[in-house]
Amino acid sequence: MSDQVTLTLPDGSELEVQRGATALEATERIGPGLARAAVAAKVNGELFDLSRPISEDAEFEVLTFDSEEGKHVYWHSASHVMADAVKQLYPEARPTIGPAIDDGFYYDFDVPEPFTEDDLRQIEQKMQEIIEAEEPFSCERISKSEAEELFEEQQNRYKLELIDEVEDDVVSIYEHGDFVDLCRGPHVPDTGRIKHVKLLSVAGAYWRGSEANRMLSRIYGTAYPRKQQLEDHLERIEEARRRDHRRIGRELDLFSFHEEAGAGLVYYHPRGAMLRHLITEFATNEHIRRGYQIVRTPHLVKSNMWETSGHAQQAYPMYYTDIEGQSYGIKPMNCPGHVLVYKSHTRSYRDLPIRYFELGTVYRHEKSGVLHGLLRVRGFTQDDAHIFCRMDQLTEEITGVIEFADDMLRAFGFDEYEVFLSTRPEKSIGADDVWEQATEALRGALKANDLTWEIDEGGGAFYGPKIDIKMKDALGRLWQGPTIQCDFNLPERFDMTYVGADGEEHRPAMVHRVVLAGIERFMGVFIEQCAGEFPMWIAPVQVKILPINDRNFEYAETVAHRLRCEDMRVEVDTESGTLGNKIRQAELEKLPYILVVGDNEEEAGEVAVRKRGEGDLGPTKLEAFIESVRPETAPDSRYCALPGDTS
RNA sequence: GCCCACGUAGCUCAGGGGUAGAGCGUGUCCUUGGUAAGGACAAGGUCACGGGUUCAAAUCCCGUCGUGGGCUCCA
Repeated sequence: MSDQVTLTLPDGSELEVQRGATALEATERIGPGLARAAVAAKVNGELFDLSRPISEDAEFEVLTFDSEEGKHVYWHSASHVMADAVKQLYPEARPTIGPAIDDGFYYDFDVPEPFTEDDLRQIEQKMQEIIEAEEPFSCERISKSEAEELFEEQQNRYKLELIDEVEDDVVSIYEHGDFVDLCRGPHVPDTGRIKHVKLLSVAGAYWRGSEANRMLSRIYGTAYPRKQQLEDHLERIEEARRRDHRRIGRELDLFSFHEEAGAGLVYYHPRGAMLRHLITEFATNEHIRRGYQIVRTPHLVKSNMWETSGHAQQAYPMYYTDIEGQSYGIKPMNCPGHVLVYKSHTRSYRDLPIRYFELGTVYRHEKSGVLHGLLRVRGFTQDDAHIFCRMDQLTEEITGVIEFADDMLRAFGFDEYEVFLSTRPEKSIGADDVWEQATEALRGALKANDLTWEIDEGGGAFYGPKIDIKMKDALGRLWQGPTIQCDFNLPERFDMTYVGADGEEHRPAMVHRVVLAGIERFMGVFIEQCAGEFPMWIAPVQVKILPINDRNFEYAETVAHRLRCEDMRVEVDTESGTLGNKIRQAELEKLPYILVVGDNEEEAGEVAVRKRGEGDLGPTKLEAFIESVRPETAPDSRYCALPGDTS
């Protein structure tokens, strides 16, 4: 056997190294700079510590912080350093799990007293000491029984539980300084590789995410090799704070919540209500153009209906009330109402598909802890529709909805979203083969639309599988947006039928779908998406007119009237004060256009245009201004065109 | 719902066992202004709500409501 092994690098070139050389030694052969930046290596696809020897020919890849995997190794190592610091400061703390996440890491501890934000600085400081000591990480593979002994000594039942679940007879442990942790690895060579650390927040988290388990204390943090990267990260957090829809909602006077009126219930102010009106008006029109029919159903429904639908049995979080001894429930969904409309006639196969649309306001008893601005509320309105169709129409109908959802999201400037196919959850109703059939129909439509998706195992609704499209908020958190749900259960439960060409009764398929989904949530994400700078076509106030002098008030009103005749949304500022201050206030409102009118403009029939983001554009004839902005006042026609629409 | 933190003027926040402060905003007056803050004066607070400790509570303790970050769940 040769004492050399051949490593194949990602660029295809080959490197001969001594058999048994470590990954770090191999990396040094490639370049000393790379060796300094390396955090771990990948050997034949397996993650390697840099200190681990290479014993055979292999594909060899060096991981640095610049790769996803490298970041994870780096952050995971940082979480070990944090756990070490915590144990030094709080010997009674029991580390549980501490993974890397998308932009940093966390570690959950079982501690007698939960951590507070004030503890973080001290832990950070201790981490700095550990980092400065440049303690090497070492890996050891030991038998499960040895590991059990080790963690029994440490009285850490969490680690024991984890060891118990490992299928191998051997587990790996990582050690740096006096800190030992059960860990799959790999890790950076030494603690000195972790350069700039910031602990960000503390939070409660259940052991293994289950309410039944003990609440642990979680610390979130992040770390970067270069100071600038950490500063950029903190700047992103700051930017997210600036874009937060709750903050913008207050600053732009869009909506409010009221302690005395109840949590999770939105009060729209004039501008917020206008924005909502514009969004729903647009959505309604787009539905009509796509062959949907508007229906409208009551908010209050006898509880029996929720038993028939299955909501009651699922302990769906509803509100109930009693009317003359009869129990009623406030609707948490619009579907049963649409079913009743369907059932009001005998339906023929020629009638299908039937697409019922409703801006349906629903109420759900969300747990208080999950409420979050407009993104998670208790009362909200959906652009809800139910499609009743024949089985042979199902895939085409779903395909149409996916196209519709894509068009609508793009019209509002959402170019990126994530698609999930959610399968049967534990708490669910219906036969297995029906679930399978429905899941296949959804999968087929995703393929037809050439989309890539992830499987969300067990994420379906209780009555059927679904396609979920999730949108990101300013903090990168995903929120349920458009969703398309197949349902063969409600038609069964409500005994829905249509008469087929054969003269026999058949069961229609049913598709639940929302496009904007919760209008409140959609507004919230949209506000964050555009940072409160609404595009001209949807801006609640499009133009603000600032008269320079009291003398110009009348002219300002004339201009406003002319713009209103063009269906533009206009305000006139009649406050006193300097022009500079009026402009500042108007700029803070993030309006698309500000028109300044003084004596010069009045005499010439002009307006001095100030455009958001561009500043002063100088005076122009009023009619010329109207012509120039007209194209902006309509939604982007690229996304509103129907198939075959050439206008 | 659970864990932690927070709740002081419309907003952002300081203060803190001896009965309240700033800036911005608001009102009035002066100023009539040319592209991101003109000036003066004034109003505005049961310090979230309820209980307790104390001679004395906005401040300490408990509970409730609300908010925030998470967990869990969902549009």
